[in-house]
Amino acid sequence: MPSKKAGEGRGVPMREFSRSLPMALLRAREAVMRQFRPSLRNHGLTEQQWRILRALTAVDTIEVTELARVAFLLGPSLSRILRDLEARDLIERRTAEADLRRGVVSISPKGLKLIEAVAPTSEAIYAEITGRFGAGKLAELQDMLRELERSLAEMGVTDEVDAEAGSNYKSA
Amino acid sequence: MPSKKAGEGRGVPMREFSRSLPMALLRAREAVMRQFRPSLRNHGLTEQQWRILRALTAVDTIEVTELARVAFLLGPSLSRILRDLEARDLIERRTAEADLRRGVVSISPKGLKLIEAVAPTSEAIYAEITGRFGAGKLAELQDMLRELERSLAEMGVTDEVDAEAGSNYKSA
DNA sequence: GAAATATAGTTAACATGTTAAATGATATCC
DNA sequence: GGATATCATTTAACATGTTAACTATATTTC
Repeated sequence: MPSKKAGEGRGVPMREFSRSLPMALLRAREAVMRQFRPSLRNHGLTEQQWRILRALTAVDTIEVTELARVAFLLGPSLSRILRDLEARDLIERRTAEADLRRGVVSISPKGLKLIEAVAPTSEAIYAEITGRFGAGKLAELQDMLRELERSLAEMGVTDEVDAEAGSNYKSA
Repeated sequence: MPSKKAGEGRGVPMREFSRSLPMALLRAREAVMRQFRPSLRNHGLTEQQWRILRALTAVDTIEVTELARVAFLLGPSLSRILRDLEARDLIERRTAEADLRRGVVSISPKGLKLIEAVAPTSEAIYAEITGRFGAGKLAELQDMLRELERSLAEMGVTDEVDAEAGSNYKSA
């Protein structure tokens, strides 16, 4: 038995590419988002802008750092998007009185109107997805995803140092 | 009982933000990739470059369109990345004789050496993840993700037309 | 078999992801 | 109480995501 499903060709011992967990998660997420993107686009919103406005709808005001956490965006992305949303009058910002470093953000009336315009379609799509996949299975999937996250939270990142032989890759 | 868990504040009827499926998938995927990124980075590779080299390792040669499909990248992204990988001599390309439109790509000896250098760490991380989460649960999760994808494949995209009131968002 | 159509790939333009560095403000240390 | 470290946010630089437009080749149609 020379080949025991040992993985990819060329003798590199490795899982089959198609079975990788990151790929599976990426594909699943893309399948879901593909349903939402056209509607968001018709309202002039990207997925991330929508995430931010959604998060703002749930609160009165929120600090930038906390907003980054709940909308799951990195600081630099959030910083740019807030600049654009503010220019479109969809959000309002001020600085905290007690700590001038902190920015405080809230959704504007116009932003709220936009959310209200998008929400029905968005909810309808979500309902359709739930119906097709099954509400029970959906809840089960969400549980497993949370559990996966929890499992990896304490894992701590490996960080060995090395580099490409010849190291002719772009600066840094 | 004035509020029956009706969702976010401000009277917009909507799921809680934190329960959205796209967010759950994004968070889970990020938790996984956070484990791999430092190692890839130490070898001068981004996640997408790694995906491409991985896919190339499994075949002798492959056409660009098919590579886009298996590496799950859009054409423009793939086009740019192939340009860079070729400049770094990690891949080789030629055009198909029968159809001059088609490009044919393969991994170079240097690219293969790089894969061999990264694979051990990568496999070790994957094994650690499997161990922590549980091999059985991991397989079950992958099944559910595939099933979700399948459920949505036939859904066909809603595409109502509308726009932001005042439409002062960036051109297009 | 030349015009119309379709296909494969790239380029363009803009938004976001990602890491590092800069900026400004606050807290801490002696 | 002033140097120093820490913190919140932004800016910089480069890679990728995303849609549209473009180029070159192939195919189809009449």
